[in-house]
Amino acid sequence: MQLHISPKDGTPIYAQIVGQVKHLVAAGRLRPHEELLPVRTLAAQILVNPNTVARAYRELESAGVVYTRQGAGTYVAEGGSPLAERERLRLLSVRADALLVEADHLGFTLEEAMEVLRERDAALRNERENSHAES
Amino acid sequence: MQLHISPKDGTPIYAQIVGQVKHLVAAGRLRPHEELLPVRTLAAQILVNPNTVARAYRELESAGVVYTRQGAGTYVAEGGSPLAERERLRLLSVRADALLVEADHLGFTLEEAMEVLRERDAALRNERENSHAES
DNA sequence: AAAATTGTATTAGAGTATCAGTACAATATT
DNA sequence: AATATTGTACTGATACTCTAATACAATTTT
Repeated sequence: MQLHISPKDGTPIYAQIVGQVKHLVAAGRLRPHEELLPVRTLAAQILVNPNTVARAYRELESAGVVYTRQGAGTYVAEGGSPLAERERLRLLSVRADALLVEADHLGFTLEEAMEVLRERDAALRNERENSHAES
Repeated sequence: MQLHISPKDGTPIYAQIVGQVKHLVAAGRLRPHEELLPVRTLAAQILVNPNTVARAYRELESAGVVYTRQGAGTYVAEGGSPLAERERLRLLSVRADALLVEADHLGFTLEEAMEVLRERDAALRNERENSHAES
Protein backbone atom coordinates (compact mmCIF):
# COMPACT_ATOMS: atom_id res chain seq x y z
CA MET A 1 0.00 0.00 0.00
CA GLN A 2 1.74 3.09 -1.27
CA LEU A 3 0.79 6.30 0.50
CA HIS A 4 2.37 9.66 -0.18
CA ILE A 5 2.32 11.86 2.89
CA SER A 6 3.35 15.49 3.04
CA PRO A 7 3.73 16.37 6.72
CA LYS A 8 3.62 20.10 6.05
CA ASP A 9 0.98 20.21 3.36
CA GLY A 10 -1.43 22.11 5.52
CA THR A 11 -3.89 19.25 5.45
CA PRO A 12 -3.56 17.00 8.51
CA ILE A 13 -1.74 13.71 8.13
CA TYR A 14 -4.71 11.67 9.26
CA ALA A 15 -6.88 13.40 6.66
CA GLN A 16 -4.35 12.64 3.95
CA ILE A 17 -4.45 8.98 4.91
CA VAL A 18 -8.25 8.97 4.88
CA GLY A 19 -8.40 10.63 1.49
CA GLN A 20 -5.82 8.38 -0.10
CA VAL A 21 -7.34 5.20 1.23
CA LYS A 22 -10.76 6.31 0.00
CA HIS A 23 -9.21 7.00 -3.37
CA LEU A 24 -7.45 3.63 -3.44
CA VAL A 25 -10.69 1.87 -2.62
CA ALA A 26 -12.59 3.83 -5.24
CA ALA A 27 -9.89 2.99 -7.75
CA GLY A 28 -10.01 -0.68 -6.86
CA ARG A 29 -6.40 -0.85 -5.77
CA LEU A 30 -7.73 -2.05 -2.46
CA ARG A 31 -10.34 -4.77 -2.79
CA PRO A 32 -13.12 -5.66 -0.35
CA HIS A 33 -11.94 -7.68 2.66
CA GLU A 34 -8.33 -6.92 1.83
CA GLU A 35 -6.35 -6.16 4.97
CA LEU A 36 -4.85 -2.74 5.43
CA LEU A 37 -1.41 -2.39 6.93
CA PRO A 38 -1.41 -2.58 10.73
CA VAL A 39 -1.38 0.82 12.36
CA ARG A 40 2.17 0.40 13.62
CA THR A 41 3.49 -0.83 10.30
CA LEU A 42 1.98 1.98 8.29
CA ALA A 43 3.02 4.43 10.99
CA ALA A 44 6.63 3.25 10.70
CA GLN A 45 6.46 3.40 6.92
CA ILE A 46 5.30 7.00 6.74
CA LEU A 47 7.12 8.04 9.91
CA VAL A 48 4.23 9.17 12.06
CA ASN A 49 2.78 8.17 15.39
CA PRO A 50 0.65 5.02 15.34
CA ASN A 51 -2.17 7.01 16.90
CA THR A 52 -2.33 9.18 13.82
CA VAL A 53 -2.89 6.15 11.62
CA ALA A 54 -5.34 4.75 14.15
CA ARG A 55 -7.36 7.93 13.96
CA ALA A 56 -7.46 7.73 10.19
CA TYR A 57 -8.66 4.12 10.37
CA ARG A 58 -11.33 5.11 12.89
CA GLU A 59 -12.61 7.81 10.55
CA LEU A 60 -12.60 5.41 7.66
CA GLU A 61 -14.65 3.00 9.73
CA SER A 62 -17.16 5.72 10.59
CA ALA A 63 -17.41 6.46 6.90
CA GLY A 64 -18.10 2.80 6.22
CA VAL A 65 -15.02 2.38 4.06
CA VAL A 66 -13.37 -0.21 6.28
CA TYR A 67 -14.21 -2.43 9.22
CA THR A 68 -11.91 -3.37 12.03
CA ARG A 69 -11.58 -6.40 14.26
CA GLN A 70 -9.53 -5.65 17.32
CA GLY A 71 -6.56 -7.94 17.60
CA ALA A 72 -7.00 -9.06 14.01
CA GLY A 73 -6.74 -6.12 11.69
CA THR A 74 -8.47 -3.53 9.55
CA TYR A 75 -10.15 -4.58 6.33
CA VAL A 76 -11.76 -2.93 3.34
CA ALA A 77 -15.55 -3.01 3.59
CA GLU A 78 -17.61 -4.29 0.71
CA GLY A 79 -20.31 -2.51 -1.19
CA GLY A 80 -21.60 0.97 -0.55
CA SER A 81 -22.58 2.15 2.85
CA PRO A 82 -26.19 1.32 3.77
CA LEU A 83 -27.31 4.91 4.10
CA ALA A 84 -30.80 6.14 3.46
CA GLU A 85 -31.41 7.27 -0.09
CA ARG A 86 -32.12 10.79 1.05
CA GLU A 87 -28.82 10.97 2.91
CA ARG A 88 -26.84 9.53 -0.01
CA LEU A 89 -28.34 12.15 -2.27
CA ARG A 90 -27.63 14.93 0.18
CA LEU A 91 -23.97 13.95 0.54
CA LEU A 92 -23.50 13.80 -3.19
CA SER A 93 -25.32 17.09 -3.70
CA VAL A 94 -22.85 18.82 -1.42
CA ARG A 95 -20.02 17.74 -3.71
CA ALA A 96 -22.01 18.57 -6.80
CA ASP A 97 -22.73 22.08 -5.58
CA ALA A 98 -19.09 22.62 -4.74
CA LEU A 99 -18.14 21.50 -8.23
CA LEU A 100 -20.73 23.71 -9.91
CA VAL A 101 -19.90 26.83 -7.92
CA GLU A 102 -16.22 26.33 -8.62
CA ALA A 103 -16.88 25.64 -12.28
CA ASP A 104 -19.00 28.77 -12.64
CA HIS A 105 -16.37 30.86 -10.96
CA LEU A 106 -13.65 29.45 -13.18
CA GLY A 107 -15.74 30.16 -16.24
CA PHE A 108 -16.57 26.58 -17.17
CA THR A 109 -19.93 25.71 -18.66
CA LEU A 110 -21.93 22.78 -17.36
CA GLU A 111 -20.99 20.79 -20.43
CA GLU A 112 -17.30 21.47 -19.90
CA ALA A 113 -17.57 20.52 -16.26
CA MET A 114 -19.26 17.26 -17.20
CA GLU A 115 -16.57 16.60 -19.76
CA VAL A 116 -13.91 17.02 -17.08
CA LEU A 117 -15.90 14.69 -14.87
CA ARG A 118 -15.95 12.05 -17.60
CA GLU A 119 -12.21 12.38 -18.11
CA ARG A 120 -11.46 12.06 -14.43
CA ASP A 121 -13.76 9.07 -14.21
CA ALA A 122 -11.88 7.46 -17.08
CA ALA A 123 -8.63 8.12 -15.27
CA LEU A 124 -10.00 6.45 -12.15
CA ARG A 125 -11.19 3.44 -14.13
CA ASN A 126 -7.80 3.24 -15.78
CA GLU A 127 -6.09 3.06 -12.41
CA ARG A 128 -8.49 0.29 -11.55
CA GLU A 129 -7.52 -1.70 -14.64
CA ASN A 130 -3.84 -1.29 -13.97
CA SER A 131 -4.15 -2.40 -10.38
CA HIS A 132 -5.97 -5.55 -11.46
CA ALA A 133 -3.31 -6.30 -14.01
CA GLU A 134 -0.54 -5.85 -11.48
CA SER A 135 -2.02 -8.21 -8.94
CA MET B 1 -28.01 40.17 0.99
CA GLN B 2 -29.35 37.25 2.99
CA LEU B 3 -26.71 35.19 4.77
CA HIS B 4 -27.45 32.34 7.12
CA ILE B 5 -24.70 31.92 9.70
CA SER B 6 -24.43 29.11 12.22
CA PRO B 7 -21.84 30.19 14.78
CA LYS B 8 -21.40 26.66 16.09
CA ASP B 9 -21.53 24.72 12.85
CA GLY B 10 -17.94 23.63 13.12
CA THR B 11 -17.05 25.52 9.98
CA PRO B 12 -15.58 28.95 10.73
CA ILE B 13 -17.84 31.96 10.34
CA TYR B 14 -15.56 33.64 7.82
CA ALA B 15 -15.58 30.47 5.74
CA GLN B 16 -19.36 30.35 5.82
CA ILE B 17 -19.46 33.90 4.54
CA VAL B 18 -17.00 33.10 1.77
CA GLY B 19 -18.91 30.04 0.71
CA GLN B 20 -22.29 31.73 0.70
CA VAL B 21 -21.09 34.77 -1.19
CA LYS B 22 -19.47 32.51 -3.78
CA HIS B 23 -22.73 30.65 -4.08
CA LEU B 24 -24.73 33.86 -4.40
CA VAL B 25 -22.43 35.07 -7.14
CA ALA B 26 -22.60 31.74 -8.96
CA ALA B 27 -26.38 31.85 -8.68
CA GLY B 28 -26.51 35.40 -10.02
CA ARG B 29 -28.15 36.83 -6.93
CA LEU B 30 -25.16 39.12 -6.74
CA ARG B 31 -24.35 40.71 -10.09
CA PRO B 32 -20.96 42.03 -11.24
CA HIS B 33 -20.08 45.43 -9.80
CA GLU B 34 -22.85 45.17 -7.26
CA GLU B 35 -21.72 46.46 -3.89
CA LEU B 36 -21.59 44.09 -0.95
CA LEU B 37 -22.71 45.24 2.46
CA PRO B 38 -20.02 47.19 4.31
CA VAL B 39 -18.08 45.08 6.75
CA ARG B 40 -19.63 46.81 9.77
CA THR B 41 -23.16 46.55 8.44
CA LEU B 42 -22.93 42.88 7.62
CA ALA B 43 -21.13 42.29 10.90
CA ALA B 44 -23.99 43.93 12.81
CA GLN B 45 -26.55 41.95 10.81
CA ILE B 46 -25.08 38.56 11.54
CA LEU B 47 -23.77 39.55 14.98
CA VAL B 48 -20.06 38.99 14.52
CA ASN B 49 -16.97 41.13 14.73
CA PRO B 50 -16.31 43.36 11.69
CA ASN B 51 -12.88 41.82 11.43
CA THR B 52 -14.45 38.46 10.72
CA VAL B 53 -16.35 39.88 7.78
CA ALA B 54 -13.27 41.76 6.65
CA ARG B 55 -11.33 38.54 6.58
CA ALA B 56 -14.00 36.88 4.49
CA TYR B 57 -13.93 39.77 2.02
CA ARG B 58 -10.15 39.56 1.84
CA GLU B 59 -10.33 35.87 1.00
CA LEU B 60 -12.97 36.53 -1.61
CA GLU B 61 -10.71 39.13 -3.16
CA SER B 62 -7.79 36.69 -3.26
CA ALA B 63 -10.10 34.24 -4.98
CA GLY B 64 -11.00 36.87 -7.54
CA VAL B 65 -14.67 36.87 -6.61
CA VAL B 66 -14.78 40.49 -5.49
CA TYR B 67 -12.64 43.59 -5.65
CA THR B 68 -12.35 46.23 -2.95
CA ARG B 69 -11.67 49.92 -3.00
CA GLN B 70 -10.67 51.17 0.41
CA GLY B 71 -12.95 53.89 1.62
CA ALA B 72 -15.48 53.06 -1.06
CA GLY B 73 -16.65 49.52 -0.67
CA THR B 74 -16.44 45.91 -1.82
CA TYR B 75 -17.88 44.91 -5.17
CA VAL B 76 -18.57 41.74 -7.10
CA ALA B 77 -15.91 41.13 -9.74
CA GLU B 78 -16.90 40.38 -13.30
CA GLY B 79 -16.05 37.38 -15.38
CA GLY B 80 -13.95 34.43 -14.39
CA SER B 81 -10.55 34.79 -12.86
CA PRO B 82 -7.77 35.06 -15.43
CA LEU B 83 -6.00 31.90 -14.39
CA ALA B 84 -3.90 29.78 -16.66
CA GLU B 85 -5.82 27.04 -18.41
CA ARG B 86 -3.76 24.38 -16.70
CA GLU B 87 -4.53 25.82 -13.28
CA ARG B 88 -8.24 26.14 -14.01
CA LEU B 89 -8.34 22.51 -15.04
CA ARG B 90 -6.40 21.43 -11.99
CA LEU B 91 -8.75 23.24 -9.61
CA LEU B 92 -11.80 21.75 -11.25
CA SER B 93 -10.26 18.29 -11.31
CA VAL B 94 -9.83 18.41 -7.56
CA ARG B 95 -13.58 18.90 -7.18
CA ALA B 96 -14.34 16.33 -9.81
CA ASP B 97 -12.20 13.71 -8.08
CA ALA B 98 -13.87 14.44 -4.77
CA LEU B 99 -17.25 14.01 -6.38
CA LEU B 100 -16.29 10.76 -8.09
CA VAL B 101 -14.70 9.17 -5.05
CA GLU B 102 -17.71 10.09 -2.96
CA ALA B 103 -20.10 8.86 -5.62
CA ASP B 104 -18.30 5.54 -5.90
CA HIS B 105 -18.30 5.08 -2.18
CA LEU B 106 -22.01 5.89 -1.98
CA GLY B 107 -22.72 3.41 -4.73
CA PHE B 108 -23.63 5.85 -7.46
CA THR B 109 -22.71 5.16 -11.05
CA LEU B 110 -21.11 7.85 -13.19
CA GLU B 111 -24.40 8.34 -15.00
CA GLU B 112 -26.27 8.83 -11.74
CA ALA B 113 -23.65 11.27 -10.50
CA MET B 114 -23.96 13.25 -13.72
CA GLU B 115 -27.71 13.24 -13.39
CA VAL B 116 -27.41 14.70 -9.89
CA LEU B 117 -25.02 17.28 -11.28
CA ARG B 118 -27.56 18.28 -13.92
CA GLU B 119 -30.29 18.58 -11.31
CA ARG B 120 -28.18 20.71 -9.02
CA ASP B 121 -27.20 22.88 -11.96
CA ALA B 122 -30.86 23.33 -12.82
CA ALA B 123 -31.53 24.33 -9.23
CA LEU B 124 -28.75 26.90 -9.38
CA ARG B 125 -30.09 28.29 -12.64
CA ASN B 126 -33.53 28.44 -11.12
CA GLU B 127 -32.23 30.53 -8.25
CA ARG B 128 -30.69 32.79 -10.83
CA GLU B 129 -34.01 33.26 -12.62
CA ASN B 130 -35.84 34.03 -9.42
CA SER B 131 -33.29 36.59 -8.34
CA HIS B 132 -33.62 38.37 -11.66
CA ALA B 133 -37.38 38.39 -11.36
CA GLU B 134 -37.18 39.81 -7.84
CA SER B 135 -34.93 42.70 -8.78
C1' DA C 1 -1.23 -21.28 28.18
C1' DA C 2 2.02 -17.95 26.70
C1' DA C 3 3.61 -14.72 23.59
C1' DA C 4 3.09 -11.79 19.85
C1' DT C 5 0.25 -8.88 17.13
C1' DT C 6 -3.49 -6.06 16.48
C1' DG C 7 -6.64 -2.14 17.55
C1' DT C 8 -8.23 1.14 21.62
C1' DA C 9 -8.27 4.54 25.29
C1' DT C 10 -6.52 8.30 27.89
C1' DT C 11 -3.76 12.10 28.63
C1' DA C 12 -0.97 15.94 27.57
C1' DG C 13 1.47 19.34 25.06
C1' DA C 14 2.57 22.22 21.11
C1' DG C 15 0.95 24.69 17.62
C1' DT C 16 -2.45 27.14 15.07
C1' DA C 17 -6.82 29.10 13.87
C1' DT C 18 -10.42 31.93 15.01
C1' DC C 19 -12.28 35.93 16.59
C1' DA C 20 -12.52 40.36 19.18
C1' DG C 21 -10.62 44.94 20.56
C1' DT C 22 -8.55 48.94 19.12
C1' DA C 23 -6.38 52.16 16.29
C1' DC C 24 -5.24 53.50 11.50
C1' DA C 25 -5.65 54.80 6.32
C1' DA C 26 -8.10 55.85 2.22
C1' DT C 27 -12.11 57.41 -0.06
C1' DA C 28 -16.62 59.65 -0.36
C1' DT C 29 -19.80 63.05 1.12
C1' DT C 30 -21.20 67.39 2.97
C1' DA D 1 -11.91 71.67 4.38
C1' DA D 2 -14.32 68.85 7.60
C1' DT D 3 -16.82 64.87 8.60
C1' DA D 4 -18.50 60.41 7.86
C1' DT D 5 -17.93 56.02 5.86
C1' DT D 6 -15.33 52.43 4.18
C1' DG D 7 -11.59 48.90 4.28
C1' DT D 8 -6.91 47.71 6.80
C1' DA D 9 -3.39 46.52 10.28
C1' DC D 10 -1.91 45.00 14.53
C1' DT D 11 -2.30 42.73 18.90
C1' DG D 12 -3.88 39.40 22.07
C1' DA D 13 -6.93 35.84 24.30
C1' DT D 14 -9.21 31.73 23.80
C1' DA D 15 -10.36 27.49 21.89
C1' DC D 16 -9.44 23.89 19.23
C1' DT D 17 -6.83 20.71 16.26
C1' DC D 18 -3.28 17.70 15.61
C1' DT D 19 0.08 14.76 17.10
C1' DA D 20 2.59 12.06 20.37
C1' DA D 21 3.46 9.18 24.66
C1' DT D 22 1.95 5.60 27.27
C1' DA D 23 -0.77 2.02 28.88
C1' DC D 24 -4.65 -1.19 27.94
C1' DA D 25 -7.79 -4.80 25.63
C1' DA D 26 -8.87 -8.26 22.23
C1' DT D 27 -7.43 -11.61 19.00
C1' DT D 28 -4.23 -14.63 16.75
C1' DT D 29 -0.29 -17.51 16.66
C1' DT D 30 2.96 -20.57 18.72
